[in-house]
Order: sequence, then C-alpha cells, then structure tokens
Amino acid sequence: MPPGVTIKTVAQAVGVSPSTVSNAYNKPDQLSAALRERIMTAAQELGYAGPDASARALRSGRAGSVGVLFTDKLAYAFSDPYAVGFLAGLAEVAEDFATSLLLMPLSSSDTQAGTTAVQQAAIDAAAIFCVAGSHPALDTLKTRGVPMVSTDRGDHPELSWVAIDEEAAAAAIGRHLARLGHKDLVVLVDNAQAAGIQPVELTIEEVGYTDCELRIRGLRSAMPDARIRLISGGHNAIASGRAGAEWVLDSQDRPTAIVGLSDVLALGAMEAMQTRGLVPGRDLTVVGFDDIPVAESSGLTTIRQPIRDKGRAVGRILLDPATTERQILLATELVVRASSGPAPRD
Amino acid sequence: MPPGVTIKTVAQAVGVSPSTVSNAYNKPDQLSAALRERIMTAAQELGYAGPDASARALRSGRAGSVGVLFTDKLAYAFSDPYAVGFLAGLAEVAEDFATSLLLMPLSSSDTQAGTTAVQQAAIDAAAIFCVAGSHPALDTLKTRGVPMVSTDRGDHPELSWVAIDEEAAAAAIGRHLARLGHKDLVVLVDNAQAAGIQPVELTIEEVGYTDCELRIRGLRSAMPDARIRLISGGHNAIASGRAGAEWVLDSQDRPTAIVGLSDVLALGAMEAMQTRGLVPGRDLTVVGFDDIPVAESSGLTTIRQPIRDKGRAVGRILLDPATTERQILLATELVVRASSGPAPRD
DNA sequence: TCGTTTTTCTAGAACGATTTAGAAGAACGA
DNA sequence: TCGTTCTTCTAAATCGTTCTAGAAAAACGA
Repeated sequence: MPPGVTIKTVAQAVGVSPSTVSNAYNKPDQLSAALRERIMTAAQELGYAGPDASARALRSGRAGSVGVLFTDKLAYAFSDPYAVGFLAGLAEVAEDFATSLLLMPLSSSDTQAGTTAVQQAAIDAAAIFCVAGSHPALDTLKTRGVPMVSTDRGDHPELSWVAIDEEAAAAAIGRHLARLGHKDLVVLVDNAQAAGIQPVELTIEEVGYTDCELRIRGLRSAMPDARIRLISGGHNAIASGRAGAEWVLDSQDRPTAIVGLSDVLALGAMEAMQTRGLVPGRDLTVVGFDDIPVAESSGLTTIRQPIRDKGRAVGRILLDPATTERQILLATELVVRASSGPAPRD
Repeated sequence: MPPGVTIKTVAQAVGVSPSTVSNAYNKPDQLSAALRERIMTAAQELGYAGPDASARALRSGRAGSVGVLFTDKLAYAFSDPYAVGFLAGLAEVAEDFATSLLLMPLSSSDTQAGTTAVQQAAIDAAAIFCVAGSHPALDTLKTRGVPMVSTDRGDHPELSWVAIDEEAAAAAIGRHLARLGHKDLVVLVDNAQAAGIQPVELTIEEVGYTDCELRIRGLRSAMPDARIRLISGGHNAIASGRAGAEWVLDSQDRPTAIVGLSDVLALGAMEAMQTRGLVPGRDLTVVGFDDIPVAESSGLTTIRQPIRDKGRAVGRILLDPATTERQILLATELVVRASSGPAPRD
C-alpha cells in the first residue's frame, strides 16, 4: 500500500464519499453492485488493501482478537500437549467468529512486563489459562472492562470460568492408589520459578498454582494416612518430571507410587524408571493427570479431562452472545492403564 | 474502566491538557514527577486503565504485535514440537521488543477466510511459517506494506527469509542411506488437505509444500538409482506417520528404509514397527527430519536444524532495526542414531 | 538586570476509519 | 398524478490517542 492511500483517496478517485467506500467493504448490500465493482477496481489500481485495522478497531470498538494469557515462557507453555489442546479448542471457536488469538505470556517473575503488555494489547476479551488469580495483569483487564474467562475456578461469584473439579479428580486418583495398597507417595509438581536444576521438596504453600494445590488437597483427603511428599524438578516438562523422579528413585527412601500433577511430569517419571530397568505398574506405580494423547500409547494411568472442550467452552463464553452460562464444570474420569499396580508388600 | 473515561476525563479532573496525561504514560521525563504523580492517582480514582490500545495504534502507527501465519488448523500446527520450538524462539525476541504474537491459521482449503483475517488484523509485521508462497493472504500483506519474513526460501530476491538448505539436508540423508546400501525407499509426507484416513501414494507435484518438495528432490539427487515412493497418512502428526507406515509395512512390497519428512512422521513409523515386533535400524531403517527433543531418546536418525534459532532470527529481522541481514541460511547436520542401519542383503 | 537556555506544559491538528441521520432519486400502487 | 416506500448515496461527527510546534515559566550565566 503506497503510503497515504486511504479510504479517502479511493473515494476521490471514484468520485464518491468515503462512507460509500467503507460500505463497499463492510456492507456490500448498501450500494449497487456496479458501484461496488468500480470502487474495488479503483482500490486495486491504487494499491489500497482494505480498511486499516487500527482505525477500524478504534471506531468500531472491536479489535478482532482475544488475548490468551498464560504463565511463563511460551516455550514451557507449549511443551505440554495439554496446552496445545486447549489452544486448539479455543482457536476453533475463534475462527468461527473471525477472531485471532493474541498470545500473551505473563512471566511470574517479572509481573510488570506482563502487565504493560496487557495494557497495550488491543483485545476484545481474554482467556486466562492457568494463571494465578493474583497476577496484577488481571486487575488491569478488569478495570479496562475486558471480559475474561479463566480455566480455574475463582472465588468471586461474578467470575467466569470453565474448569474441572480438581479436588474430586485428584481424590479419584487417591482412592485408586489406596485400593492398590499404596501408602507412600511422591507428587511431582510444576515449579515455574525454578531456575536451578536440582530437584527440591516443597510444602503445599510453596506450590502456588491454585489448581495444583487443589489436586494435592484432593489426594490427601482420599489418602489421609499416606505419607505424601511434594517434589519439583522444575517447570512443567518431561525433563523436569524425569529429573524429579530420578532424584527420588536414586534416594534411599523410595515411595511405592509417583503421581505427576500433569501427564508430562508423569511421563518423565516413566522415562526415569525405564533407564533404571524399572517397570511402571510392577516395580512402582506412576499416575498422571490430563490424559494427553501420548498417555494412551505409554500406558499411563491418568485423569482424563476434556481439554479441547475446555478451550471451546472458553471461546464460546467469550465470543458467542448466545452462550449464557458463565461457569462450566466439565466432567473428568479416571483412566486406569498399565502404569498403576498394587503396592509391593514388604 | 467506566465507559466514557478517556485521557480527556483524567486531564479535566487534574486540570491539565490531554497531551500532558499522554506524556505521563509515555514520556515520564517530559513532566515534573509531582504532576505525574497527581495524574496517576487521579487516573486510578477515575478507573482509567491507561491509553486505549486501538487509539494508540492508530495514531502512532504501531500495533505492538506481529502476526504468525501458518498453514491449517492450530491443532495440527502445534502438534509438532518443531513448530513449538520456532514459536518459542520468536516469542523470545518479541518479548524483548514488547510485542505480542497474533496467531493466524491460514486454512489451505478456505483461502478466503485466511485472507480476510489477515486483512483485518492489526499487525506490524508477519512471520510466515511453512505457508505456500502462493497463498493470496501473502499478497494482501504485500500490498499493505507489512514486513514479512518467511521460513522458506522464496524466488524473489527482495524476499526476506530464514531457512535451511532443504535440498542439501535431504541429500545428506540420501547419501547416508546409499552408503548403507538402501535402494528401496518410502518417504512419508505431510498432506494437509487429507480428509480421509486411508493412506495414499502421491506424486511430487501433489505434495505441494515447497520445502517438502525440495527435500524429496534432494533425496532423489543423492539416490538416483533408488526406487522412491511418496506416501501420506494425513497431516503432520504422529498418528499420520503411523498410519502411513502401517500401510506400507502390511503390504507385500516393503521398502528397506522409511524417511519421514518430519520427525513426528518418522516417530509414527517407529511406533508402527514396534507394534509389529520390528526393530528400527535392524529390520528396517527409519530416518526423520528436524531433530525435535524426543528424537534423541527415541534413537531416531535425523537432520538437526536449529529451530529455535530460526524463530529468533525471524524475530530479529522483523523487529530489530539493527539487524540488516534479510536472508539467513542456517546450518544443518545429519545426526546418526540407532534407527538407521545397513540394508538387509537378499 | 537582561538575554539565553532549559524545563514544563498546551493548543490543535492529525491518524483512518465507521456511524448516524438524512437527502436525492427511483419505483410503486392506486 | 400524487403521496409513499425503497434504494442508493452523502455530510459531518466521532472514536481516543499522539504529535508538532510553540508558549509560558523557570533557571542560568555574566
């Protein structure tokens, strides 16, 4: 587009008003087909590529994009097929409403950067994917009046969310393990601010993420007598799961079962076992959470949550005026596979 | 933000001009600290959350986001860790320049939808990730004057790109296979428009993607005497690789080697072999392309390409004025692992 | 004290579109 | 033929900023 070519230029060239050119693009039935044709060819000749997006957004009050907010680096976020599934579901709906997705990583360490990013982004709505409810960027969105839907259940009744009953799902795992006789557990948790490589043991307060916390509570409630340790090998990725599990497996104090708070963490644990010649489900039980596609072929016992539906539901609440529900609880299911077995008797 | 609260409202409340309020946000050193403080508190009281993004974009000519264009559904795009790596590298640079990423899937079937999406998106630049150079949306961007960088080498000398020498990399695979005595090959290719489940044999013309085509050419040039069949089990995903390989393995006419044009396709082939009790590298050779993280633990022979660097380089060309290079060729390397071995003598 | 520079602030014009209300002309029914 | 209804088009206001040029005030040097 040669600089300076606007809707006005085209209007003058054709000899009509700017409004008419605008209508030619946006409301084709408001003008005769012949005139529209003339306008379009003139636009082509002048090198005009259609109305400017920013100007349109300003005047019409619609940016044509929704923000997708998530914790931490993009690299970590999408290393989990779970996140990808969510995004795919959201994108599906977004496409129907001619809306693009604006990716906005919210670093948990540098909250300032994320907040200004959110401030400067032209978005009509925001999907909050696994972001702590306390992040200041969310306040910015609230004062700005941007509709939001979170993937975590919040406290406030006016908050919109699409979530699962984390606690109940985790309790299902707990009951399964209890039935198998397990009494000594290690839970692998995501630790976003982990910089080092050395796995660490955490308290439930240090875990931070609301959903992780709820899952731990659920486990504990179903296994009140079990010993449950929380270990993190870093952020949510296979390598972290492996690191955490290696640390546990190589210690003198092995548990009988390892629960990954996500499938990728659990898969990492399975890798660590394989390296050591241990068979999941026989020598040690491994359970995951999410049921990502590869969990099936790996034989991982896990909680299935309809992640793609989650994305779709979030999209609909944000974009489809016909959707009136504001808080949606999705069903989960314990999927038992080969990686879980009875605790060895000692 | 209560509707109607703008920079003007704040200005009136404080008793200064709108320009000054604008400066308070954008050029803090243009006004006294005391006044800035007063403006900020007034803004807070009025519920003003900072300058409107669309208005700012219109006036300043900077949208604060770059578009990421890629073929087909988001779901398929990010099922490949290769794509995720690229995005991560790009995001890294984008973050440094306070820029967000706008995801724009360009369906290859419905080119119209993608084109209007591109037309309506407020972006400063665009990263073209594995999109056929003929897509009409690219023309729209060109007339609009949006800077673009592609991940494929184009024909036009003014085009910017960050790529690898696809043909040479594939030729390296070809030489490796020739040295091992392979003369009968199946190449697993991505077929985006595949709707059915039934794998199909394609000609090189039907393959379509420029980079896939180049890789096939490279293979052929290094193995002029080999028989090379092109098979597709669907879009770029493990399941498609598995489907394609199963079809081949269960036929009467098995090749001695399978080359996946991406690692995910090759990994699918390895899965298919395992199911049938075949050992990659002994019974049949499997080679991939990309060297995604899981390739190492799977023992997959493949071409390593610095995918994250690719994303970073694209980001820098788009956003960093200090970067003057416009066409960057990255190095690749054949990584030989256990999945490739000598062809069985018959 | 007087010119000169620096700091601090402002008026008013863009930026490029969409929207509202309404005018001009064509088509229509009786 | 006349009033009415459509169709087709337009003028002018508006969206909420940032920018340019310059004014007023303060600080400075001699």
